Amino acid sequence: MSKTRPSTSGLGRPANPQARARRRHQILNGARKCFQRRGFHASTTTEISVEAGVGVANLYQYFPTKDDLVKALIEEDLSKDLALVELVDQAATMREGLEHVTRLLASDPTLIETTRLHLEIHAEAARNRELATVVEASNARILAAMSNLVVRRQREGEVRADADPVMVASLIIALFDGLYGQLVFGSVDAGTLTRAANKMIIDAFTS
Amino acid sequence: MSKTRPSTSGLGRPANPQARARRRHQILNGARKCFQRRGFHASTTTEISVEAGVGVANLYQYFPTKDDLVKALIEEDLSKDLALVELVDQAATMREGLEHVTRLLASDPTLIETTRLHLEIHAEAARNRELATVVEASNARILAAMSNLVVRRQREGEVRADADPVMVASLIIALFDGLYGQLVFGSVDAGTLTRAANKMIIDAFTS
Amino acid sequence: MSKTRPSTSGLGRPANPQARARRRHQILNGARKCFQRRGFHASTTTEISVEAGVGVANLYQYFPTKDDLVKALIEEDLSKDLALVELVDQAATMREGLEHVTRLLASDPTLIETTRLHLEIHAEAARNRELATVVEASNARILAAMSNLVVRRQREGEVRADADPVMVASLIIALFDGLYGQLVFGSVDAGTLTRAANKMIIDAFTS
Amino acid sequence: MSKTRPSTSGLGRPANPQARARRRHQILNGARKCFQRRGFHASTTTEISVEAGVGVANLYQYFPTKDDLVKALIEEDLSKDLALVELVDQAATMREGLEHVTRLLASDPTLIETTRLHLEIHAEAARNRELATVVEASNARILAAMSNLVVRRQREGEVRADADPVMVASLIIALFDGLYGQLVFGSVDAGTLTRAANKMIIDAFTS
DNA sequence: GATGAATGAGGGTTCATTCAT
DNA sequence: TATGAATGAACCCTCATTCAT
Repeated sequence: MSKTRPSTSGLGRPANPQARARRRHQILNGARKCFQRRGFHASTTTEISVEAGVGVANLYQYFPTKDDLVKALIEEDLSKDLALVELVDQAATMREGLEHVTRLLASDPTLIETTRLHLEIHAEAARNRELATVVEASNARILAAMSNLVVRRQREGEVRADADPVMVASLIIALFDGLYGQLVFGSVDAGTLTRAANKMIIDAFTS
Repeated sequence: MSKTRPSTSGLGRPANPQARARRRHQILNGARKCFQRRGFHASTTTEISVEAGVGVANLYQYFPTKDDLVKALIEEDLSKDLALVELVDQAATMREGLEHVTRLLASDPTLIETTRLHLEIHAEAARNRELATVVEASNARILAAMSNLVVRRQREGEVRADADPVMVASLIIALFDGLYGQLVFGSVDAGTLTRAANKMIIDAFTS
Repeated sequence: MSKTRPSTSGLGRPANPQARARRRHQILNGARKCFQRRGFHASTTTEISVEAGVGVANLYQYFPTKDDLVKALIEEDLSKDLALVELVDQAATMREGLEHVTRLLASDPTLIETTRLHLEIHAEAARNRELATVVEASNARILAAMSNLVVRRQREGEVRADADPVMVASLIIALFDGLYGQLVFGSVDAGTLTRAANKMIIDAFTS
Repeated sequence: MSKTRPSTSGLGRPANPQARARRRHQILNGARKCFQRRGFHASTTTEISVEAGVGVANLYQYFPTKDDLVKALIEEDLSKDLALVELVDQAATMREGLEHVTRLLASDPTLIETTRLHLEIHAEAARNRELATVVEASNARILAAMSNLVVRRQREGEVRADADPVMVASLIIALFDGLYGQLVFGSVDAGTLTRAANKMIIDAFTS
C-alpha cells in the first residue's frame, strides 16, 4: 500500500531535471489539446498519452492521477489570466490598456478553444473542492491586481474617485468573463463586442 | 408463431397523459437535484432513479438516454432565464426592473446551486453540438427579448438613443453571467455586487 | 462517492430471494473452479464471470469486491472442515470415526484441488487481516469441536485420561493438515499415509 | 557500420565473481524482507530494489524474471529445512534431537514470518509446475534424510522395528508442518505445542 | 555493471443501457 | 407501465520488464 518511489540518489545516471521539465510540458501540452477538443471527462488517459507521444504509464511518473493533470493545467491557464491584467496595467491609460489587451485576445485564433477550456475548468471546480481552491486563489490574485490597477488610475484621475475599486475590478472581470463565455455560443463578433465592452467600462467608470 | 406479449394495460386503456406528465416531472426533479449536487458526469442513472423514487429502467421510458435527460433539464432551466428578462420588462423603468430582478435572485437560497448547474450546462454544451444548439437558441431568444426591451426604453428616453440595442443587451447579459459565475468561487457578497452592476449599467447606458 | 443501492421496495417485480441465492451459488462455484485451477491472483474477474456464466458486472451485485468473493468462498470451505469433525464424532469410537472420515477423503477425487485451495486460503490469510480473522474463527470452532470429541472419548475410556484434550485435538488437526499439504507435492499414496496417521494417533493417545 | 558500444568495463576486466555473489545476496535479502512483509504478489520489483538498495534494472542482471527471484529464494529456504533434519540426527537420541530442534525453532523470533513465507511458497508451488518441482525435490531430500535417521534409530532400538521408516518420517514431517502452519493463525503457544508433539511422536513410535 | 526513465499489456471496477417479469 | 437484475464496453491505474546513458 505504501508507494515507494526510489530516491534519486545512487551512482548511475543522475535524474536530469531539464529532461524531466521538458517531458512534463510535453505531457501537459498533449493533455491540453485533448481537453480542449473533448473535455476533461471524455479525454482518456490513453488518448492523452498518444497525443503527448508517450506511454500511458509515463503519465503517472509526472502526475499521480488524472486529476492532478487537470489541476496542473488549470494552474498554468489561470496564471495566463493574471498576465493579461498586468498587461493592461502597462499601458499609458486604463482605456488604452483594455483596448490593447482585448485586441490581442480577439486576434487570438485559439480564443474559442481556450474559452471552452475555461468553461470546463469552472464547471469542474464547482464540483471539486481542491480545484475550487485553486480557482479561488487565482481569482483572488487577479482581483487584487485589477483593484490595484484601478486604484492607480483613480489617483491619476482616469477613474472616478467615488467608485469602489474592488467593485470596479469585479465588474470589469465579470463583464469579460461573461463576454467570452457568450462567444462560444453566440453569433456576435468578438471584436465588436469587446469594443462595446470597453466603451461601457469607460462610460461607467471614468470621469 | 408471433410472440404474444399479453398487454398488461388491458382493454385498450389509453396511457394517461396526465400521469405521464407527472412522472416526467418527478424524474426531472430527481435529476436536477442529483445534477446540482454532483454534476452531470458524477450522477449515475441509478442515483437519479433513487432520488426520483422510480426504478432505473423507468427512466428510459421517458428519456431515451441520459443525455436526453440532461437536454430536457437544460431546456427547462434556460426558459427560466427568459422569464427573468420578461420580468425586467414589466417594471416601470429598466432601472427598477433590474433592481427588482436582481433583488429576487440575490434572495434565492438556491442561487449558487442553480449557477453551478449553469456552469455545467455551458461546459457540456461546449462539447456537444446538439446541446450547443439548444443553448444557442435560448441565448438568441433571451438576447432578442432583451434587445426589444432596450429599444422600448430608448423610445421612452431612459436608455441613450445612440447605443446599439443589441450591444447593450449583450453587455448586460454578459455582465450578469460573469457576475453569477464569480459568485460560485469568489467571496464577494451577491447583493453588493449586483447593486454595483445595476449602477454600472445605468451609468453607462442611460442619459 | 456514496454507493446508492436502491432499496428493494417499490411496486414492480419483487426481488426474488431464491433466484438471488441461486445466482450467488452459481457465481461462487465459478469462482471456486477458477481459484482451484489458477489461484486467487491469477484468476481475473472476467475469467470468473465466464466460468460462472454471467456478465462481469453481475459479479459486483453479489460481491462488492473480488476480495469479498474470496472471503465468501473461504467461509464456505472452512465450514466443510467443521462438518468433517462432526462426522468423526458420530462413529462408535474415535478410531472408527477417523478411519471413516479419512477413507472418505482419500476417495474424494477433488481432494488435491481442494487442498490446493486450502493452501492458497492460508497463504492469503497470512497477509490479510480480515481473512485471517475468518480463518482464526474457523480454526477455533474446529478446535473446540475436536476437543469436545476428545473429552467424550476420554470419559468413554478410549482416549488416555492423562492427555490434555486441547493438545490432542491440536495435534490431530495439525497432523492431517500437514499430511494433506504434503499430498500436493509428495509422491506417497493418500490411503497408505492416512492409515498410518490413524495408527499413529491411536498408538499415541489411546490406552 | 556495426554499432560500436564502447565497453565501459575496459581492457577485458573480468566481472568480479565475488562482487557478483555479494550483490546477489544483497538482492535476495531485500526480496526476502519484502516477501515476508507483503507476500510475493504484493511485493513489486521496485519495492524489492529499494529494500535491497539497488536500482530496479539491476535486479534483472541477476535474475531474469521476478519468478526467478522467487525461485532462488525458495531454494535457499528449503535447504534450511534439510539442515534442521540433519541437526536432529546429530543428537544422541531422536528424542533429544527433536527436543533440541523444536526448542531452537520456538525461540526463533522470526518463526512466524518464516512460516508465512513457507505458506506462500507452497501456495505458489501449487500453481507453478517449475516451482512444484523444486519443492518436490526438496521434500524428497528431506524425507530421505529423515527416513535414514529413523532407520538408524530403529537399529539402535529407539524406534520400534515394526514401523515403516518412510511412514514415520512422513508423519513426523507432516505433524510439524501442520503445527507451524497453525501457529500463524491459532492462539496456542509454540513451546507447549511442540513439546506435546514430541511426546506424541515418542509415544507413537518408540518402544 | 548500474541507473532512472519509459513502456504496454492487463487488472479490477463502474455505469449507461437492456431484459424478463 | 414499472421493476430489479443483468450486461459488456470502457476507464484509470499498476507493474514486470526494457531502454538509454
